[in-house]
Amino acid sequence: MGMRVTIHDIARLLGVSPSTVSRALSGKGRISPATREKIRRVAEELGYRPNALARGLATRRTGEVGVVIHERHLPLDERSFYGVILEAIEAELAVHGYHVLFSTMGDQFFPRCVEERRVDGLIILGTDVSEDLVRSLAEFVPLVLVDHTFPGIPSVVSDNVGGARLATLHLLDHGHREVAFVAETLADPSFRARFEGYRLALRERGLRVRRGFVVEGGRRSDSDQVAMAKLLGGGRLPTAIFAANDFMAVGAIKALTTAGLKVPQDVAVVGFDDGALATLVHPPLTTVRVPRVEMGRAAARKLLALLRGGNAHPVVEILPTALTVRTSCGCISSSR
Amino acid sequence: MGMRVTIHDIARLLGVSPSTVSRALSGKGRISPATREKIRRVAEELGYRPNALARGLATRRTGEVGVVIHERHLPLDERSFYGVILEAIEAELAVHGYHVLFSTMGDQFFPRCVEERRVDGLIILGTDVSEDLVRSLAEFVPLVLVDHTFPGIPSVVSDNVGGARLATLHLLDHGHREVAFVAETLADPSFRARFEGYRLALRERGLRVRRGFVVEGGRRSDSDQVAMAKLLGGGRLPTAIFAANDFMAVGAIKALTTAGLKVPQDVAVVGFDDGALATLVHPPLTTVRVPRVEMGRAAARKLLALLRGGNAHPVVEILPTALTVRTSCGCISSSR
DNA sequence: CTGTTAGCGCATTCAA
DNA sequence: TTGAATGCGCTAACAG
Repeated sequence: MGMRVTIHDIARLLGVSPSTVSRALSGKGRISPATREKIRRVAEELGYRPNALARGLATRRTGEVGVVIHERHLPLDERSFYGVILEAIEAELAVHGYHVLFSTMGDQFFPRCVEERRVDGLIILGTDVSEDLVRSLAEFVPLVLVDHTFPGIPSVVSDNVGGARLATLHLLDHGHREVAFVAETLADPSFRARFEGYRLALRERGLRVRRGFVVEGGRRSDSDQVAMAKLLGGGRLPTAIFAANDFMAVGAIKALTTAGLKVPQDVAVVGFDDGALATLVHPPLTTVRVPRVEMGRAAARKLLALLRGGNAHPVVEILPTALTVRTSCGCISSSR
Repeated sequence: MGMRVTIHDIARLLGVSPSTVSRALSGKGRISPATREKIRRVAEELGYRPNALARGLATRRTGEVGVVIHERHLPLDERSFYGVILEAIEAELAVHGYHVLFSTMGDQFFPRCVEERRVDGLIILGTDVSEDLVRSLAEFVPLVLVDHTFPGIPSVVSDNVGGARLATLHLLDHGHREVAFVAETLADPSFRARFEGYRLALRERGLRVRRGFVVEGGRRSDSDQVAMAKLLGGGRLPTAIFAANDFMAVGAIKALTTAGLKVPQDVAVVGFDDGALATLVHPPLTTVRVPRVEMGRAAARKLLALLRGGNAHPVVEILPTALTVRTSCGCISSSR
């Protein structure tokens, strides 16, 4: 339909003033129940919808929240960690009447959303955001980081160190002494934290990190195979592999299988993330569960609190991780 | 920064009128090059950004496009087909200055984006949208469907029938005579089309569809295993499986492997989608490539054309699919 | 409780 | 070419 009905139309039709209609519909301000109901009924019949732009211009709030994913975490494909979080954020915000303005962070296009006042707040997923940019944006709007932190900036993360420690301890306590660590890159803060958990676990059991057992595949689509080539091409084969994420774990299983080795009999494998991949492969992956839905919801709630003028306590919210034991670690069928 | 600079500030500073500033900055209307440059320089120095709401209210265009994914295609996890398309849409729209308002279609929340005039146009991903809703929304704003069609509604799809036909012919022409079809559900139009391609191929080679060789796992997270349980529990084992998507193909490989069967030696497997999953598993999956990035880009471009007042020709854009041969079909190592 | 008035920030007539 | 006036549709402060 071309012309939309406005509060003026309703006002004229009922012989009241536009501001009365505004009060009746927005619920703000005093108004007699009788006229309110009368107005609401007519608005309903006419299919009235407030113009979001006009309302936003007057109230200085748009009802939209920017959600940003850095391009390094793209593509949003079968390997993506953030799709689920994005979805959880959208679901939670929608409940409270907010819309999601989705953006990737490759270009300078995205800060403009804030400068042009398109959004009331911002949620940024992933690392690789410059601290300067975050702090300058935070001056304009409430902002929450997910899976990343900067001092004093509200954020939601998962316990990467703790989860990695648990996973590694699980392998160690089932008799493994030669546990390799495989990641795309240690330059990523999350993977770095997972390495730290691995290191801590070894240390607790009186072991040290062996250089040849820590391999990186680099930031590339075949990172898993590059890393495994290094590991399999090296001198000694580990009895177990702890991968920094499920993608690398699945790649490890594939490489081992291709090399004629059996998982978990010859080499045990444990991953990290517990996404859909984990149950798609054979053998089903033992992995550390990262509460992605909870992270998204927590981030949305934290931002909502900020938008309401409240505080974000705690500033940094650390969600727990836990080990999901399946069969790739070998402890179920046979412990060593 | 609390208070933002407006065109009034710039006008006052330069002793010109706000409307002159508006002309200089928006590029619309006549203005002398000298004053334009002067104004632009000052605007630049002051870090001026137009208020998107005010501009939108005046021009009746928001610069935002709604992108909707139906909840049935969620979660946006490792199994998701649409994340990549969403991303491609965002990238293409960003180039042309448009932002993406992301929404899922579960509730009635999403049509409000249109009614409240938050978006200039709409892109809807996936099936399971009621034709009534689509048509009523299309009265308000330009609209493009992706992976789905309704008569007369602009849309972008891929050649599901052709791809499925190719995949099935590939198996048949390598000697297979007992080819099963495995899908989540034939209620889905895309899967239905893929089944149609399968049927056509069989027919071309003088074969008929055998009931026991067509299995559905249902809409559930373990759909792959349910379907494979039916197939493996049935009387006769096929020599090849054509799965309606990579998820089911990977599930088939897993189930076959678990049952002690070798892929492709005992049973060949071909999938559909050619997403990241295809190369993550062992053996690497032969599958039909669906040009998801191209689909997203095409949808964005089609909508942009509509927003510019042009036409969408063709109304239905069918992007080609192609068979990506890897090793799960068995034709590389050994043809029968 | 309700109507009047005055913006929100920008674009776009129409005069000058 | 530029300025003044008006409107986009809604909210909010102030009277009545």
